[in-house]
Amino acid sequence: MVATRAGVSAATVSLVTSGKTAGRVSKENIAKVAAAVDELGYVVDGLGSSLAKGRSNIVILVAPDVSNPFYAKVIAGIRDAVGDEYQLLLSVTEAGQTPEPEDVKNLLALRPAGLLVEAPSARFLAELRSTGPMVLLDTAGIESAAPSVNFDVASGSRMLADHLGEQGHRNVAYLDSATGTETFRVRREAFCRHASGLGVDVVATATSTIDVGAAALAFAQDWPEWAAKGVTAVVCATDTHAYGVLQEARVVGIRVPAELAVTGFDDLPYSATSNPGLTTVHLPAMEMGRMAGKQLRRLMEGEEVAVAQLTLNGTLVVRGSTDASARG
Amino acid sequence: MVATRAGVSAATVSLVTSGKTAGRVSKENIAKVAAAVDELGYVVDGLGSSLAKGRSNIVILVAPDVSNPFYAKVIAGIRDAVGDEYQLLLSVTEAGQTPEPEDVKNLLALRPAGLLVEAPSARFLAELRSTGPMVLLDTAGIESAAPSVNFDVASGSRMLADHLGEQGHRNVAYLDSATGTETFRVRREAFCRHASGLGVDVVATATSTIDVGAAALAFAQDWPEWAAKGVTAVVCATDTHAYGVLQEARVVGIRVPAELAVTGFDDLPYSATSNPGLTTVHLPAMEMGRMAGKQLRRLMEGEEVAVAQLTLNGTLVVRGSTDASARG
DNA sequence: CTGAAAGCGCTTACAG
DNA sequence: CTGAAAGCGCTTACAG
Repeated sequence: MVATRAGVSAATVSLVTSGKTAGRVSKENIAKVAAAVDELGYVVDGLGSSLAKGRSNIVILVAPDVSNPFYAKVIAGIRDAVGDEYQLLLSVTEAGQTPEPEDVKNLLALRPAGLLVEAPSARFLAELRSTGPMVLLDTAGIESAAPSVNFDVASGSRMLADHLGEQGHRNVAYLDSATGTETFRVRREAFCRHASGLGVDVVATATSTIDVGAAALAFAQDWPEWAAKGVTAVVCATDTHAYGVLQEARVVGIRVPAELAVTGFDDLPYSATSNPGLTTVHLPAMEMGRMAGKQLRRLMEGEEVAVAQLTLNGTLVVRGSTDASARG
Repeated sequence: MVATRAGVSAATVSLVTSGKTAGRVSKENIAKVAAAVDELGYVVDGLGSSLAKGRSNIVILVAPDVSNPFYAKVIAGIRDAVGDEYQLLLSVTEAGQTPEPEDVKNLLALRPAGLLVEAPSARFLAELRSTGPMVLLDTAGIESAAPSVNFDVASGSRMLADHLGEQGHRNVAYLDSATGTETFRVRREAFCRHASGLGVDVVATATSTIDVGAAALAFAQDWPEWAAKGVTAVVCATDTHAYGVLQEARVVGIRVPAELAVTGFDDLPYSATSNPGLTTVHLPAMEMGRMAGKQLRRLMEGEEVAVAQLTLNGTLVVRGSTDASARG
């Protein structure tokens, strides 16, 4: 330990660097150590420190697909809540994949102070022998004993169905996400069930990956059939899908919302400024990150969480893409 | 060490788990250890292991803004090249911020096997006392002794200028990025210099953050003035800016490319499917990640890199947004 | 208030 | 081929 030379003692340095000097180290020594640390540009070695303490100060977020503006907000919320005594690091799985147990096994060897897992698969939860503080995000439709923070996407879907029903739609199409994530299954099923109770029928379904181009293509292929079935609205699993529909509609000359209403889900930034603006379910991403971070923090500090399963509600944001007054 | 009990020895286990059994451990013992490891679900503790070896097996990528489809590709390339004996982890700075020395200081305490830094600031490079393998990505305009992989964005800008000149444009506007990243300065300056040599003048400039809505707004505000100056093309610092222009043009009823040509930079996935398709400079993101990963790998294995400064060329992709045949 | 000592979980020469 | 031993850089009771 380099700083030892410059100062006086050995263990004392540790006390100083970890800020545990309260009534244990003289002012003189604190000053000496501080000076030495400065001169030598010393930084506590995380490895040795962590090994001695039994765990590191890193918090790992395992996320499926960071290249989504949605996650950027979640991450911002997490960082906010976790604080800087922990080091937040991301482990990104292959694009579109949900995290698998193998991915986490190696991560666990790092002895993280805490683990945050976004959109885990059912298999993941079954196999993972959790070792330490962990909170799950976005586990829609999967039950688990681990603390989690979720969106109530089902209620969002119902609000969408209500809105469409009020606007007079009777036959709608559903453009689903091709990734098998649970949240999308829940979104669709909740919508279909609630809608049918209102006399709004989902008469056709298509799927595409979460990509504007792919969604546009899927819509282009199915639109003739949908039109023949009297479809007047397309409900999309995500805003991204909706952008594809909006784009293709413009190309083909379908007027939105006059001929066709379009809805999204997520409320990405672009949805407020697109033309027309997109009616969608706003999901409080940053808030989700913040809550997950808070829960984890509590766990890392050895406390219990008051409520293990947290649910955040979405809100319906009505914009131009479903404006009934524009309809013939 | 738990596995000891189940097997026979202590150090032997280490030999087995690290695969250094070549002529050093009997087959019987290898089998015994393997069995014990299986039964106990043992995983080598990364902390102890790293401390003993002097460094960890984690590779940290410090990136400014992961919520950009562009980075997803870079990351995929890196993962590809770095291989799975290393653990790739991301450290994300606040949105739009370039990495600062403080961010990395804490990261360094983790004793990473290697460090990848995307779009570092000049201050960053000046202050960082590099401790170990490191390669820089996207350092456009900044000189540094550290190995780096860059795009030759200047040549991309020149190709754009050539293209616009050939199409007969004489007065163009430039929509720049508000973030002060070097690459944007280089893009703009290279464009302006080369264009003026061709008789193409940049008669107006605006800036906005890298956001479709913000870009649309900036364009909306300045368009009347630009139109008055006879602007027939808008050159955007990124594809995202161009999307904003495309969107606003549609709202206001400006025909692209008939009345106004629009160009981007980066070639994000959406640019191929937008309407009209966006003329832009394709930057090989995945390739950049792959090269950076390879360079770092060499460094981590104690070898020298053959060439320290690597540069990748962009290519001009001409699409509908600059189709001169549509002009009056 | 302070230092000597043990120990965190591994790996790596080093004898046998 | 195999085990005992030292050591990686820290932290934390424990005597003084």
